[in-house]
Amino acid sequence: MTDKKENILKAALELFANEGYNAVSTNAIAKKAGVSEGLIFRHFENKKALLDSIMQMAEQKINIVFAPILFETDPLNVIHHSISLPFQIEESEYDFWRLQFKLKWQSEYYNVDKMKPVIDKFIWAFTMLGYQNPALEATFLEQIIETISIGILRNGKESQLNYQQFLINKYQ
Amino acid sequence: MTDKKENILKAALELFANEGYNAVSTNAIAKKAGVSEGLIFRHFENKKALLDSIMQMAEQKINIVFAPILFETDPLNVIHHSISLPFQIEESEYDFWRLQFKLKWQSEYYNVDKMKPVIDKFIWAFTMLGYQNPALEATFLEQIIETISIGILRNGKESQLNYQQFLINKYQ
Amino acid sequence: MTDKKENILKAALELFANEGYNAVSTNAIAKKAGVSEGLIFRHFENKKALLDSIMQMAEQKINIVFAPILFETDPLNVIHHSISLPFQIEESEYDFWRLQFKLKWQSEYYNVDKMKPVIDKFIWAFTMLGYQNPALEATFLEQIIETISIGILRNGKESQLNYQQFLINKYQ
Amino acid sequence: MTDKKENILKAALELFANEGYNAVSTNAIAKKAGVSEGLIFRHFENKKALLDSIMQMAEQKINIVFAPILFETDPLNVIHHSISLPFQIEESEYDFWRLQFKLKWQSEYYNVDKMKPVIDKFIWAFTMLGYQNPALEATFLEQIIETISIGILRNGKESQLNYQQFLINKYQ
DNA sequence: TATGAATGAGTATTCATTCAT
DNA sequence: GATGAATGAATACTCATTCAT
Repeated sequence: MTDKKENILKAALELFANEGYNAVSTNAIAKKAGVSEGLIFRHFENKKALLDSIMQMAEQKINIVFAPILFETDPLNVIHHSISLPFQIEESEYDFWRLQFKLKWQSEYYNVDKMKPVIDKFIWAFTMLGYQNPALEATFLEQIIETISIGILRNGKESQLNYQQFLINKYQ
Repeated sequence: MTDKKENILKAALELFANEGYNAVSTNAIAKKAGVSEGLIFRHFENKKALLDSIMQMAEQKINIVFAPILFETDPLNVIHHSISLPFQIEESEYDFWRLQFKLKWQSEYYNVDKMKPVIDKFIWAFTMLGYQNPALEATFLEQIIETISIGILRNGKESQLNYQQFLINKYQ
Repeated sequence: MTDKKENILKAALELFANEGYNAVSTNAIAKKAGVSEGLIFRHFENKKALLDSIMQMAEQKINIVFAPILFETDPLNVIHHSISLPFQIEESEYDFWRLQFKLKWQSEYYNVDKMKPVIDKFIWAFTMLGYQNPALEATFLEQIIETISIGILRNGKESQLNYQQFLINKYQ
Repeated sequence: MTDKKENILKAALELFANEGYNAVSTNAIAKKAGVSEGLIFRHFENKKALLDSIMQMAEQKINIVFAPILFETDPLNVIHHSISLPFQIEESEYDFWRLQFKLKWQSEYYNVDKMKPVIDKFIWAFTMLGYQNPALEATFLEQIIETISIGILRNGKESQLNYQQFLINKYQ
């Protein structure tokens, strides 16, 4: 991947994440990336394809982030580790995740199955730990994690910090 | 408020909620509302003011929805009632709430203080019930409610139904 | 039809006829018509539709021009009148016809059947006059008329003038 | 001439002939020719020069086609041979001739004098044969040939076949 | 000779907004 | 209050052309 193509992807990510896909012009992306507007369309078929390209990279990143949980063998660790996950997001990646959550509202990008393996792991963990309703507990936990993530992305890590221990205490 | 003005508001709400503010043209709103494009600008200074007008109606509606909780005197009822709240959303109002959640990502429309009275009530309830960390429990509950709401708006009420009892059982 | 819409049609006709559809920008049309570029697209769905609109007017004009021939009852007059037809084109309508002939090369606009009634009339005329092969004579005559027209549009009426009598003499 | 340069010329000819000069992008030419877009501009100064190059080849080809007529010594043969000419066009050269006729509408490429020697030969032939108005007969014949050519290029050879004998019979 | 990344001016089209009626 | 014609700036995208390699 050439330097300039990467510049375009970075600029687009930042702008899409903060202003929204439709609010960002290809002109703005080009300026931020320091390239000509035409170049965007030599690297990506159209504006939409640029977003798709970013989202594809996203899917990979999500897989990497959740991989350790899938390999975890201790049920309680699965849960604790999952709760800690949102707090490990580096600030440099906030844009990236912000875009994910924004686009969850666009049905096209909302894919329920993406989280299936993680939820299955949660069910397994709650079953192991003898919870009464593992399936519901699992989706509940997933939603909690999503909610914390949103909180962090909106108000910063500090705002949610003592929250982490609070949640871990809930699952003992 | 004239019929036509209301048509405009309804059309704009539906379109903004489903496609996003920037993706909707005033032309599209006019067509859906069955009025001329010019009329939109007689009733609202500009497109942005139309959105603001919708959001203002929103704030009122939110106040109405949460009012009963603020007047509730039994702590446990506060919590149980709050959990039930998302399930009482009428399908005809989904667009309305969808727009709220979408716009939460636009800093301009995200107002932390809007929920302050509710959270204070939660803190009071958890204190009454002798929970160890009422403040954190309160924001936790608020986030749970938000999460359920999102689930309902995205996947329908049925998808979250057995969830309601599950949560009420958690708070006894 | 508003003044400005007519201006657009006139400007487009002149430009399309002289420079070709693809060589003319909507910007150029707007400037020549003395309107904003946007107005073109309020009156015509797109550039292509503008051309179509012109071509539709053309079909009507062609019908009007050939109508007298269809009503002619004297076989020889049918032929003589037809030969004279191209010489009756007013100079103000040259653009119009130039465009017709240019677009004959675009299959989409080339419609064989358009001339069917005229050719049938020719066949009738040549049959009446006892020609050996009326069908071939008919298409031959049609092609001659087309060829004269092209000559006039390219080099002016004068260049083909003594040609008219020459051709009429051929059919006695 | 290298292979690739020839590929470019062939691709450009085919595309120009069928879609028109302005409707064809250098990108499209490059793709069809299987070369990089840049190479076009190594071989030709610009897009226009590429067309000119094709048209220059055209002039040569036209000279070759009409040469036998110029050397013909029998007046009647001049005419008969000329009428047969369009029917000898090979299908592989249709694009080539289509482009010629299309561009006749672009004044820049329409050169009256190109056909001068042929018309002079026609005048000579008709004079020899004792026709009353050799000059007019000559341009008439030229236009007939052009008309047949157009018919063949548009509707195929078969469509005009019985036409050939019909015309030859006219000139005895 | 040949490539392919890169550009900047240009293209058709859309958009929010204005205004005369 | 309401329309619909009209605008001008902006939009996504294309194009012929350049240039380093």
